[in-house]
Amino acid sequence: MTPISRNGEPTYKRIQNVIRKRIESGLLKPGDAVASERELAKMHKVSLMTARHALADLAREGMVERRHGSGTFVAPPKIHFNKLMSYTEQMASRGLVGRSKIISASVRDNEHEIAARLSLPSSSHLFMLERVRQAGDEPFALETCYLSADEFPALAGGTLERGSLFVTLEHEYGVELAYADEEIDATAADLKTAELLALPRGSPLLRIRQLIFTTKGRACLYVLGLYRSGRHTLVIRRFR
Amino acid sequence: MTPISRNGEPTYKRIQNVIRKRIESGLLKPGDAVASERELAKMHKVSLMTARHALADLAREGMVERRHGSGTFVAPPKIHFNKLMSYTEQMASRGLVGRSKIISASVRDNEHEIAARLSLPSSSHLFMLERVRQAGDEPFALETCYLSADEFPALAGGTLERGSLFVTLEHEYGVELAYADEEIDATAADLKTAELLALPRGSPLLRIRQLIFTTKGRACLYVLGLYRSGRHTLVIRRFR
DNA sequence: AAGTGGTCTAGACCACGGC
DNA sequence: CCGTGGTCTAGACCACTTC
Repeated sequence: MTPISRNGEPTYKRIQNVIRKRIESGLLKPGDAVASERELAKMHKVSLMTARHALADLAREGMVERRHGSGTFVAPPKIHFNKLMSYTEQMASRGLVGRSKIISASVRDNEHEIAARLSLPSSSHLFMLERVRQAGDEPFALETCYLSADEFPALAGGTLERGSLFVTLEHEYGVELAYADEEIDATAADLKTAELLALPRGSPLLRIRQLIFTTKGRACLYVLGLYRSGRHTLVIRRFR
Repeated sequence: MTPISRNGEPTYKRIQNVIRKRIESGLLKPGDAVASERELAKMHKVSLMTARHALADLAREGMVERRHGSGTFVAPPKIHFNKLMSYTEQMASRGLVGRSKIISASVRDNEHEIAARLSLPSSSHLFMLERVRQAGDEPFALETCYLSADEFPALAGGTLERGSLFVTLEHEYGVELAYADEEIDATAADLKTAELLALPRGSPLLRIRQLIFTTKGRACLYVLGLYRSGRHTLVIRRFR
């Protein structure tokens, strides 16, 4: 038998996909037993090692759970911790619709420090977008993002009125976002921020500076977020 | 050949340990080539699959990097993101010595909300420890931690004067810490905190509430941290 | 005792990288 | 071209869980 089928997909991945579909379609629910190595080997007419490879790999990515002497079972759905999500996605994951108001959109060539963070020449044209995020009618955050105006020209045209920036980048520009490094601290609201968020000046704010990287390791987006205390808490999980 | 050596260690792990030691001792540096599957198989008189298992597993944990057609190489040292570390460990990782001052140590039985977070009966005896963390002579954080006084009796005796709480838990009590869920927001300094941190009242503080779990999934420690803005920024990495 | 996952053998062919 | 990792075979024995 040829180890790799016509389309170039390894056999063990083909087996994984069959199992994955059964789980994603709801045919197999968390806790249900998955076919054993030996069953899979017979079903797909492959050797034990190949069936094993498929299951071990699925276990590694958390889709199934293996119990020695007992079997392989569908794992409970994972809560996604520390996931990089856009505001729109965060709201959607809580069953809400994100609302935001654009405060300003402009191109600037004097943001030397931010250009440096994005590994761009000091006086690059940067597209800057300021938005107030709202929960209901209450503003709870001011987010300012910066990205290369040369690399993403159409953005300046104003396609962002209601679209997600992440979606635009990933779909219109084919940028694959991979991870973000974030610096988090507390600060006091200055006059402008206080007004935009309808707070007294000096109110404590959670400040998050986000540098977002593509899969190729290129920094492509810088976001400064100021979050109203009380209305927003960041939740993360750390491992030992 | 018996697949498992006398002490019960699988062969592939034994091979991994040999490689790991070579890397950790500095004998192999990042970028250096590691013995190939075929070389390892001959050296250790095992089959190719076993040698392969050893390398694939090491690659998975980030110790080495495999390049198809080229070889296996020592991976550059990883920066540890989102790692659960004690104050002492955090300082040590930056080459500093952590200093802290114990403000109070007592047993309380009225912390119903915190007892609930620790999955303990509402009026459990909780050992509470307040410490001011210092960088040089400047205080920058107030940390208050709570844990079951019944489960960790000797702590109340005051062994913490200069020891790390993590070390005590892990060594004296055999508790294996696994992960922490953290809620992060901003708040304003109240009178007591302001005094302890030598700040004006109302100064913005980064607030981190940490619930730390053991490997068995039991919440065993609750920590409330208040961090002076400017002196401390939290750094995390999120993945998409 | 039967069935499961965990480890292991002694080979094979393929795809890729560098010389 | 040769050596590398990636996939795969057709078995084997062991350790563990369940009955």
